[in-house]
Amino acid sequence: MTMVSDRSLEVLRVIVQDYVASREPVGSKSIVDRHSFGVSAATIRNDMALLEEEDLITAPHTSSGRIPTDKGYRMFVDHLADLKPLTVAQRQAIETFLGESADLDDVLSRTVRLLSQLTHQVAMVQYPSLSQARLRHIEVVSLSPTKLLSVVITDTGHVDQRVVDVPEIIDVDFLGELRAKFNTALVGVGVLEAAGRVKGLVGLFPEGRRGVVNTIALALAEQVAANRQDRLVIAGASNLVRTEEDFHGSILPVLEAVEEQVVLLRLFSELEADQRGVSASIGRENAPFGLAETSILASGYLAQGGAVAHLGVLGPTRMDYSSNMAAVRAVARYLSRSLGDG
Amino acid sequence: MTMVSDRSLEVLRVIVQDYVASREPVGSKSIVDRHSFGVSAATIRNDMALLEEEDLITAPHTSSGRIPTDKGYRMFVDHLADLKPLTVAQRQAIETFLGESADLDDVLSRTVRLLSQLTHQVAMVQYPSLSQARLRHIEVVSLSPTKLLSVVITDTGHVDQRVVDVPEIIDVDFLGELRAKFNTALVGVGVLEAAGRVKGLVGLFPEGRRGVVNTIALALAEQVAANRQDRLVIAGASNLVRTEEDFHGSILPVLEAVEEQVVLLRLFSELEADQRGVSASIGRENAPFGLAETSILASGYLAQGGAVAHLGVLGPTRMDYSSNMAAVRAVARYLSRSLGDG
DNA sequence: AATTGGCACTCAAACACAGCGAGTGCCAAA
DNA sequence: TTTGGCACTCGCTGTGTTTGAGTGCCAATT
Repeated sequence: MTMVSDRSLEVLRVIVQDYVASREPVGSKSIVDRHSFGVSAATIRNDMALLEEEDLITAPHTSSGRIPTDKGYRMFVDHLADLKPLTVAQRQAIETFLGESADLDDVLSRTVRLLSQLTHQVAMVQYPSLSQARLRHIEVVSLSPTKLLSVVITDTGHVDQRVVDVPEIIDVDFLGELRAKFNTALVGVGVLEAAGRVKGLVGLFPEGRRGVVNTIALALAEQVAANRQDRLVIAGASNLVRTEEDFHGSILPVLEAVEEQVVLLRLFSELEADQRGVSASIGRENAPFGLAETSILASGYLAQGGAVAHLGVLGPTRMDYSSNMAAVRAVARYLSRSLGDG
Repeated sequence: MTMVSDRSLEVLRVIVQDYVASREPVGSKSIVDRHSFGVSAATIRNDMALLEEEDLITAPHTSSGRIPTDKGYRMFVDHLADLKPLTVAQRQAIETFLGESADLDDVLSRTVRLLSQLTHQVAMVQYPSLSQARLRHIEVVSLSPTKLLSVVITDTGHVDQRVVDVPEIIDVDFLGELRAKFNTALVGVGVLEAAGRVKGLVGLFPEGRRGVVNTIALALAEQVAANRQDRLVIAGASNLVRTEEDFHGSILPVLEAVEEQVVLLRLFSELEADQRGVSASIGRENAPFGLAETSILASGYLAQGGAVAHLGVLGPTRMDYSSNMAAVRAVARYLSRSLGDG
């Protein structure tokens, strides 16, 4: 087994770069043309033979240029790529998009659109975790004589609403009592803890009302426990169509997975960010998720209450890792700054 | 100009049906084979010549079978198609999906997924209009000393939340006063009216506090005015990929329009339901929206407070109108029943 | 007037085949 | 270790050729 020389790695770098830029297998000739290695094409060919032996590049057909393998992309991302700093225009776009504050839904939906525009890939932003959140306020409002709207607000800025059908008519005074007792008992309590306590509160109410209260408590418990973290906001699915040729088969399964969200959430949960704060999962590394031809770049961000969640992009293995990782990192940082309580 | 005979129209019907089923231009031979018209292929050819003269069908190439024109589809939808009743399995699916009540977001997202599964098309559900809604409750909660969360609840079950940064520290008592005065003045008022009144309320507060109150009032006014109706929930975009061959060019502009939502909202607003409760906009009728190769089937539904909104599906012009219109109508009815206050 | 069998004609799709050229692998010389 | 030279490979492209489903038209039939 031969050691892969420094120049060979440089060759790998330009192969990745050129192939990503042109979508065409890159040959020794075009390398010496476009880059100044100071050596001949034959020498480059020798290096390429080495790289092929190490399974870092491969030839689609016997006599054609080379393209990176998944392993080659991995090497590129881990050792060869430095994150391309964003352009001024891009920084401005970020400032503009995230500048005006608004409610959480709005911020996340702006963010995800921004990220998809910056990267030209499918962008995803995960809702901040509720598990570490504490209850800030509980509101119960009457919609009609037998319909209530219960609203739960957490200190992460999350609002969860739900309509509850109750079997008997509820008067305003009783609603006030309900609200007061629930709030007294639960405000400031962590959501997981609170979900457990809710049912115990039924005993605080007069015997005759327990049926109704129980209905409400059940709904409330469910609502408090409902972990919003298992939701993603997604934008830029049309970018998948734009990069269709990069998918050997069809983009159908990929689009389905994106719409399904479940797979992406699992992927997010398993990613570990590197020292640059961005993690990459490349090509066949995603095979267990049925996404063997796609790469995912992700980063974590901090929301209110110290809640941590993920955000990232998904696209074909043949993508511009340098730029996209930079964009993901920048957007994650801006989002943390705009949402966090620091 | 010759009158189009009854049999000719029958021929048009089977051409639409067979072409939708097989995606292949249908010829006179295959018609007499698959359907019992009791006449020869030559006779069918004569009928087809008539239909072609009326621009109801066309031949993709000089010597091939015929496919319906947009006008042909229109004729089919208006005069030839009877809505295929849903299968038992489909009815069960609807019951199951929409059975359990939950909050509005949840119901709409279930509905749109259901609709896309029933039709194998892109499904869209519009949020109920807020313009006719009245304010039910206003909540202002402190997130941190200088951050407030304001929550607006309407009688349509809508909850709008927003984070407001305030320039000075707000104490609990003042927050209570704020909440009380706003609620007294605005509960029960229509949202449009309320948005206008908010600013007038600043005068109710002591001179020194007006700066802060103004900040909050501004945010609140914006929030109340924010018409949620201009939002759609969408599902089944992957179905576009599945029907890719039906789009002459690429599905890219279609997917982009779907993601953009704006175009779809305009389309929804211009559709007029026929006596069956479902409206159809076919092929080139959508050209002004850049959707000349797609058809949209839509229906209205009733939400709480008499708010009316739309829901529907979008797909290639070559779609199964009978089944899809039936599905759209059924889902709209179920949704009305499950959301309405009847 | 409507229907029918017959027949020549059309044209897209499928197939076969040849020539081109970018790119490789290998080797002997520098 | 590098380099120029050279034979070789193979996907791509362009060019006929063939095939067959389907039409349009017409004269004969009901």
